[in-house]
Amino acid sequence: MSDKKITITRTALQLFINKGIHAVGINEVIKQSKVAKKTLYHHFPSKEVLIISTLQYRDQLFMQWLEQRLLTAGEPKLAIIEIFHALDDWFNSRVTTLGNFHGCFFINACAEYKDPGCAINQCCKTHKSNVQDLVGKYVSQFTANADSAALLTKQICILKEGAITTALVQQDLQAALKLIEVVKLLLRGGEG
Amino acid sequence: MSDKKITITRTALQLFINKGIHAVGINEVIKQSKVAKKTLYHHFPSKEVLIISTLQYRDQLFMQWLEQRLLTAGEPKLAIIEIFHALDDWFNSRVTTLGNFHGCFFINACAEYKDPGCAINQCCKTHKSNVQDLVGKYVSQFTANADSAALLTKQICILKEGAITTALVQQDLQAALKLIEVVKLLLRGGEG
DNA sequence: TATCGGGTAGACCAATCGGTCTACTAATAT
DNA sequence: ATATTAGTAGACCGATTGGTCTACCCGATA
Repeated sequence: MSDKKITITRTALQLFINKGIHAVGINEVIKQSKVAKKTLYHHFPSKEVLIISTLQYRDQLFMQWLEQRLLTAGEPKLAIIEIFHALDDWFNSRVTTLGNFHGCFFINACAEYKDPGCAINQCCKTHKSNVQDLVGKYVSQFTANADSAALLTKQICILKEGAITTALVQQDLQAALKLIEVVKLLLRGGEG
Repeated sequence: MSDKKITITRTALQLFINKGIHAVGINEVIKQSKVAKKTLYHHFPSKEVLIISTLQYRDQLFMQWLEQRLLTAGEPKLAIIEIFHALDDWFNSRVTTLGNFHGCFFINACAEYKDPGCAINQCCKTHKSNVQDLVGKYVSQFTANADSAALLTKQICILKEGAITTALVQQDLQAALKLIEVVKLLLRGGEG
């Protein structure tokens, strides 16, 4: 990817995250990017493609961050708990690579682009699927039965979504921490 | 409220829910409402006020529905479980008064209007607060300690948000059902 | 009978939307 | 030397945005 293309993607991502996608026009993107309109349309055929580019870029950023965080935990069960400590850092804007917390970009994008068939919506589903797969990798390490592992993975992911949404809407920045005991309960249940 | 005002509010609500708020223009609202533009601006001084009207109307609809559902459960703990059966009905579009499921209108509105100080955002917070208070009423019936009750209430609400978000983004319409065992675990934990 | 509020249809407003295009510059590759 | 590519600034396009306004209609009330 060219330098300009990355710059535009990063700037657009920041604007979309801060204000929402529909609320940000192409003119604002080029102004903030300090780039000519033709340059933007040279790299991206349409706003939709630019949006998809920002979604993919954010997906990379987020996944790399989360993968690293989970690696630091020694045991797989601790990694699951670490997810919620990581979320807590994110909510409280302590993760520089993710920027200030404005909710999950993918959830917010889904709220604006609801057609399940459209490319933007599918990008969001892909991201959530990526996260779920990562969580599943750890869960399957201590859950023999495949069905139980799938269910537990899903449950943990739903808790995660709840924390994110609550942190955004209610501005409850402690939402992730409040779930840690619930997660521990779930993990204990998984043993016996 | 005048007939026309209710009609406009209802039509706008439906459009906003289906397509998102920014994606729907005033012209589309008046066209669908079969109402003159002047009539709309006679009842609502601006689009923002119309949006707030739809939020308040939806809050009423939702709260009345949920309150009724929880009344049918005999015991308070069963009422908590009933929440997730109710959510399941909602997700699968079996609740006529709520219409087809397109996620939570308030979460989606927050995704579009992020400024915590703006009236729209505050309406969303108010709604979530209303729901939380309702849940809290039931939780406090079987949880003596006020702090424990508050925490448990919050945890249950976070689970609920997770189910809604997962149902929307991942299109997992069974999200609420997958949490029922988790809720039971939580309720059991509350006893001992 | 006169007035007035709620209603109609739709012209009109400035501003903005996503997107195209011209004209020009600078660097690179054949 | 020439052609191509990536870049600049910004005029321009038709469509749409939220919102105002004129002109008219209808029913109720004083």
